[in-house]
Amino acid sequence: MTAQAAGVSVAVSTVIFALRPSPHDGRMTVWLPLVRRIREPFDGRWALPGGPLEADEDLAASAARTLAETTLLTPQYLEQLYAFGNTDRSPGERVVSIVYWALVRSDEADVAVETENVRWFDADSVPELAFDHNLIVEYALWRLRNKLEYSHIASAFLGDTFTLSELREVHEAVLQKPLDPANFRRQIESSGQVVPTEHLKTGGRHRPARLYRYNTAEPDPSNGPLGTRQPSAPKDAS
Amino acid sequence: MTAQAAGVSVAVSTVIFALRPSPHDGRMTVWLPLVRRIREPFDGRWALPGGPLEADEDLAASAARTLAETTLLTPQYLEQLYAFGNTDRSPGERVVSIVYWALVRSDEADVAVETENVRWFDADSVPELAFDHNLIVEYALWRLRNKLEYSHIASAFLGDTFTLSELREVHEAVLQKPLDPANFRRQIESSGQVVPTEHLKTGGRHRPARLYRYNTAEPDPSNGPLGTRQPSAPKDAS
DNA sequence: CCAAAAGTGTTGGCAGTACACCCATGA
DNA sequence: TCATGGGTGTACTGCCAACACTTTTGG
Repeated sequence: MTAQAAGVSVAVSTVIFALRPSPHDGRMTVWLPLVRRIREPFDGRWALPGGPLEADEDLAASAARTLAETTLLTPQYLEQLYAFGNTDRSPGERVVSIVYWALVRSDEADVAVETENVRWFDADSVPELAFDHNLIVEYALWRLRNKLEYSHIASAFLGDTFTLSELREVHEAVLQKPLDPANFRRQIESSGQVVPTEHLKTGGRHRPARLYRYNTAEPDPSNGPLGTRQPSAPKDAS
Repeated sequence: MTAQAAGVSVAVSTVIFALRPSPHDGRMTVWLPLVRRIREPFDGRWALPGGPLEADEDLAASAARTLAETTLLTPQYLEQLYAFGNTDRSPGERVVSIVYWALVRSDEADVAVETENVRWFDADSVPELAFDHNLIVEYALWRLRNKLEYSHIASAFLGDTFTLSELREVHEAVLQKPLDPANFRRQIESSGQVVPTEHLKTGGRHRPARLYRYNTAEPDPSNGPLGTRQPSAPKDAS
């Protein structure tokens, strides 16, 4: 007995976020890559990258794979967003989509490829997408902005070390509002999420800034018992 | 091309929470119903209620259906928890489980049926379950305790009207710690989540307590763009 | 009257905000 | 030297925990 639910197929899609300078004012904003559909339904429309789940592939691994296939990048952060499975979300077919959201480093995203069928869009002005993908993007953006305030994810947009100004720029770009540098500094420092290094960043026409690193000892309180353990790490004792 | 991912089947399971008095000290604690498996794998083990997803059934509808089948109750609250889909979570078969969690009224749960193959367990001392269901229960409990602090879900354990003491008892039972009645009152009242009624509850050997009702006007900020609206959930008649 | 829970008042600590101010560098 | 961002100090405000106190019922 296969217990295979008749007619229900499983797909995995991923909302991939990166920060890029806006073409207008040059300020950093949130962007995401979309792929153009090349068949029905919704032929020609933009959609989230993804595809059917392979039988021998974990959910997060599938998300990481399609992410790499579309952007040639590896995610700094990857987390499940939601499972969308309404009966009417795909015309003529029953598809349950397990959607992940990912963060990639902004400097890497700058050089990411764009082709005829892969393009980056400003997250706050995406076109009309295929399926229910507009709702999915909206929800992912909401989660990103929400989670930024109580988690450590901002560093996923940056490299190994960074100044507090760079970290603040990330917050400002995601939350779309300016933050007081003094208060931001104290907030981050007292949270224990970051740890100062010996090095400074020079080169600006101003006092050099201390470089910080992420505090790997400090636990991320965000996901509870599921932890932040990432793609293809299906192991968990206890 | 059917796009049917070969060998991947979809199931929906539900973690159902209710408050019941502890058999030891009589204090209210969190309980959940489990069903005994009657075939391999894990024959004889306790497991979460659930079953394969029907092709013409929305995810939340499937969760509500199995909930009704096992407890004869309708949920006051129902929300998706997570999709579990590791390749090794079910021996010999690839199953992706979309798991929901639900809250049912405590007074209804008191009279819920128990049979040979359906039994209620204290949520903090469940036995060793089938599949990865121990992890799922642990995660659902974490979400419940977490969400209680920034959402409106506590009232789902109660009837239409309730005293602030009753609401506080719910919080104390879920969070497993006593709360200051005075501060709890102000916190709840200032949140605008509840609204006082004209009626009082008499009968105790003490001053009567005002009955409150849930404020349906106030939005629940918990789920963002997805809202608390549950796809084709057979409730929410008010 | 007393016991017990309903409900109000008051205080102190702590976190977030606004903003003034000094420091170190490149040009 | 000046402009610019790095970094510190400080006062104000609002929320929350603690707890003393008053109110209203049943017995």
